[in-house]
Amino acid sequence: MDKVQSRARGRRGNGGGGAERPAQRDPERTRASILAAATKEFAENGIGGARVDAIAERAGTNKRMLYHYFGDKEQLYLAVLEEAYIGIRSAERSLHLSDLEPEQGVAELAMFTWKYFLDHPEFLSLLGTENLHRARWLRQSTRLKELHSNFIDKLADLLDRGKAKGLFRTDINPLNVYLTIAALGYFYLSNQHTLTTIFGRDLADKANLEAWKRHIVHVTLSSIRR
Amino acid sequence: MDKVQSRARGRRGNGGGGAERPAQRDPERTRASILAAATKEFAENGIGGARVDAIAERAGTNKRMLYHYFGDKEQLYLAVLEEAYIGIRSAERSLHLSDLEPEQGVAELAMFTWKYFLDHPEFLSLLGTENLHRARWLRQSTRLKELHSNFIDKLADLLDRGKAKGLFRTDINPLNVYLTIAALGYFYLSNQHTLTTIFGRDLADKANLEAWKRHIVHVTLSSIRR
DNA sequence: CAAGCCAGTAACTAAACGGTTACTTTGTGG
DNA sequence: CCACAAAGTAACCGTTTAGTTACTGGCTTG
Repeated sequence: MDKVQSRARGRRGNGGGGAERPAQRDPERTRASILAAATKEFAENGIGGARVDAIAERAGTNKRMLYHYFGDKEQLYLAVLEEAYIGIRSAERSLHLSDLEPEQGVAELAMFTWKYFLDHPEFLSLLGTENLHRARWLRQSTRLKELHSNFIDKLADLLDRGKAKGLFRTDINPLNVYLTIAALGYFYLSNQHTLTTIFGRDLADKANLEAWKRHIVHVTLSSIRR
Repeated sequence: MDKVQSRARGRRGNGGGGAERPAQRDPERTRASILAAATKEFAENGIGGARVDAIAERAGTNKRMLYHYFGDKEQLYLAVLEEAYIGIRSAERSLHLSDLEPEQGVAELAMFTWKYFLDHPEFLSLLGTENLHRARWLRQSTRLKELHSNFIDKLADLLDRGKAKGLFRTDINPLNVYLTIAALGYFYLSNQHTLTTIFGRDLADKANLEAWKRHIVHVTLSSIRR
């Protein structure tokens, strides 16, 4: 029962550089760790298979806190989904397509998307889960409706520059180009387990992953070149 | 042990032409309707979200029968998965790639795959569910291991003919070509709900579906042509 | 420094769930 | 026509599940 007495610490005031104090009560940390745990649990098991108790345990906290911060299981799932989309959209912002030559820009976008999918398998799983349920929660989300991003517009500019230079076909549109890139990356990764089983070739092998990245760039570029 | 040999098939012997007997007891019919109901339920809700009671009700039978014919929920899911794979593999057999010119053959394969995916959304859902669980049940299945099909071999022949005629690049391989075709179809359809929500364009619209079919053929062919 | 609110815990509950038991009905072969 | 096996039903069972209640301990502020 002898809880350490000098917990003092103003939590966020530890800028000096000392060792981080565990901080027995830290709402932000608790909330964040619930969200992280829920992301894993929902990604691994889908919404129907995810267990509220499992999330609480993974977060190192209590089930009560989960309801305290997020209301119920569905709202928690929505928070997870929103955070996942915010993640990729903000990462996309680090791409500066307008600074690049048209072909190089398309190649960069393809490689960026591939790497993002590769590094964030939980994002792919959540997309799959959400689509299984016909975007039921995504449609509810007001936060995400605003997030559409001018991303497609930027891609359109890039493609227009390529068209003006006579490099690209004039009948291509940015949505199709993006869907092509996303499709090739998404399918390979999200379906790797059944494909590996059926075709007897380990798609997760490093050399195969690298080869598929080059394949995506090749396919995308050759489909838009004149 | 002493299985009676001449069970003397009742049941299907009503060929004479009389009105079809409702057949109060019909094991095959019951089994089939459970399988069909389970396919829907698993496709709509995933394995964790599917409810055994819901399957029994959809099948117009009793939960007991489900356990009678399939053992338990997981074995029923496996039976559903196996049937789904058998469906696409046997449909593939109706494609006679060896009779076609190389370019036409690739185009036919692409359009066939697209149409199959479009007509069998439950197959796509089951694939998604199975991959979420890292092909846990598919790997268990001994029946499906044999089903690999000489499909890839047939595609390889087609591509080789194209290479010999100087139509196709010599560095392409059949698995990549098939994955490209499948990826473009799968992603568009399985992710249509989130994509439609995010990009504000109805991907399920008939004109868009037709355009995407042409897009798949175009992308595939332009990526393999010399 | 005490009042009051907020973070956190554990034990509980009602309903839902997968699976089973005990039983009835129907068809078939001896 | 009787015996037996398979098809089918309904009520039930133990466990798991999402969600709650009642409580403790700690932080901030007037």
